[in-house]
Amino acid sequence: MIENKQQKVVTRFAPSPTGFLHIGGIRTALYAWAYAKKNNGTFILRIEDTDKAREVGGSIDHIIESLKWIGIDWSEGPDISGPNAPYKQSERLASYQKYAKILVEKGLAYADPYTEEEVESFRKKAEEEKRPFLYRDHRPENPPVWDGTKPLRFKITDVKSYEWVDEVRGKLKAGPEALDDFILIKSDGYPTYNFAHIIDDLEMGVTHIMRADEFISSTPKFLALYEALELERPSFVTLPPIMGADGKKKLGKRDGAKDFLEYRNEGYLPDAMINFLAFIGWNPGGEKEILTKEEFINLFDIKQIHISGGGFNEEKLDWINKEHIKRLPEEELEKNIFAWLPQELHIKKLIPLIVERISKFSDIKTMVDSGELDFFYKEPAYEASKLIYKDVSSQKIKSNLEEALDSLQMTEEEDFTFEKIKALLMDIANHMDSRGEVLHPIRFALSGLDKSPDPFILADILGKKETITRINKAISILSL
RNA sequence: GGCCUUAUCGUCUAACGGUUAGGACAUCGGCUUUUCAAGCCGGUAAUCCGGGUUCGAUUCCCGGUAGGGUCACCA
Repeated sequence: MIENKQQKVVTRFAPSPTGFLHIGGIRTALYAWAYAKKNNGTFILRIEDTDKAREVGGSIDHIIESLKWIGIDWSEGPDISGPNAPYKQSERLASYQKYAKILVEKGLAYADPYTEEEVESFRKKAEEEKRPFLYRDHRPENPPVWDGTKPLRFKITDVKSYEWVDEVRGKLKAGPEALDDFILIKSDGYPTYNFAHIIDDLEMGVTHIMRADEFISSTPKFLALYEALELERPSFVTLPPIMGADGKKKLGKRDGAKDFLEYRNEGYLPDAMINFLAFIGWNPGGEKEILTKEEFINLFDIKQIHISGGGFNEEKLDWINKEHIKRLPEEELEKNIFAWLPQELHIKKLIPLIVERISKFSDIKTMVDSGELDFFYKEPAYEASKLIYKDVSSQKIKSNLEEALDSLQMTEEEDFTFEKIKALLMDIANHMDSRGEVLHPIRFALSGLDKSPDPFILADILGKKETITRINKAISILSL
């Protein structure tokens, strides 16, 4: 038989339902997904729920929601089933039993007779002696028959060093200390990760295991298991760790990693998140930094995955997001703006303003920024010092505002338009030492914001009455 | 402590033995403008240290230092 067809790529993302996903998990999912997509392969979502004590209710839905939001899709998973169902490990116990029995029959697995306390005391002792803990140092000579009430351990028969090739890191090795009689099936009947993932990946035909680097040191155990079961091993693709904000420790939930869905709530675009995450741990080499989802998939290559850990800064994320917002087609932009804007702001005049402001000026970094325009229907609270422009005296600012006010007041309601307002105010401003000493206090009096649209458009949208009210308020504040 | 592993501007990175060590974010300066912002242009800024190998090392090797991972009936 001629094997002329390359094996179809199958990748998976296999989170455990212990809470929300943070960017570390999403990044892993993203790479596995992108690799499958790029190779017209299969991407599977599998839930590793073998630790019932740590399980957090609602996690699975939350995980699915997170993945769907960023735009990662799967063709097999717990929510849609598939040819290798079920996709929750807690429902695949029969498979683990089957392979466990094979190992028992081969004499490569045995029941652990110790109590948890006894094992714990072995561990303590090893720790005190500054030695790595190895259960096999205490391996029982005549273990009892495995009846399912005791943990089942894998028996390492050949204690040796291992060498293997990682698609990212190249040649890796580990000493015999990395090899131990680890638990295959816990006393509650559920398998451990170490055992379960190997069986599942086998049965699901996974070709590339993509995961973060914390699994490097347990890889020899996996290799020993592949050998014991006479399995062909899949490709290992080790992803670099993502460091926390301090750039030192690996990012984790304990130290501030936030729920990935928070980014959605903060107004980031899913494609911007893909772009951002793509570059944490991978780089295509060019100078292009803004990528669409399709460009990312196209460019993605295991060879360019980094080996050293990367950090991230949210300032850069803001910039990436801004660039993605700028590139949004106008109708998409409007749709997004509508979704983010409070009901009160669905004013005819305002939407085009924001669209223009985004496309022309782009000071809006997230869609939430565009929603922070509630001053249009709610009078802002401002402080006198913010009304001051540079070192101009508050007396002067006050008189400038009064002059502007007079001029605006004389304008007829129907003439109160952008062009007219601009002409009036610029006329006043041009007679001053600096235009800012007129324009700045007006802009601030109308918006109460350090950054805002220009004063003319603000006045236009607010209307004559509200504009007059707000300028009066500013003047009265300056009088105090 | 054992084992594994990593190391380029403040931050994220490019470089597959020969470059004035490139880019982005941030920062600083200038320009533009209708105040702020945004935009445009420009500047400052890096190969952890010590040995080798080589005509030549950011790049290859060894040691040191510093960081990360792991040593669970967690994944």
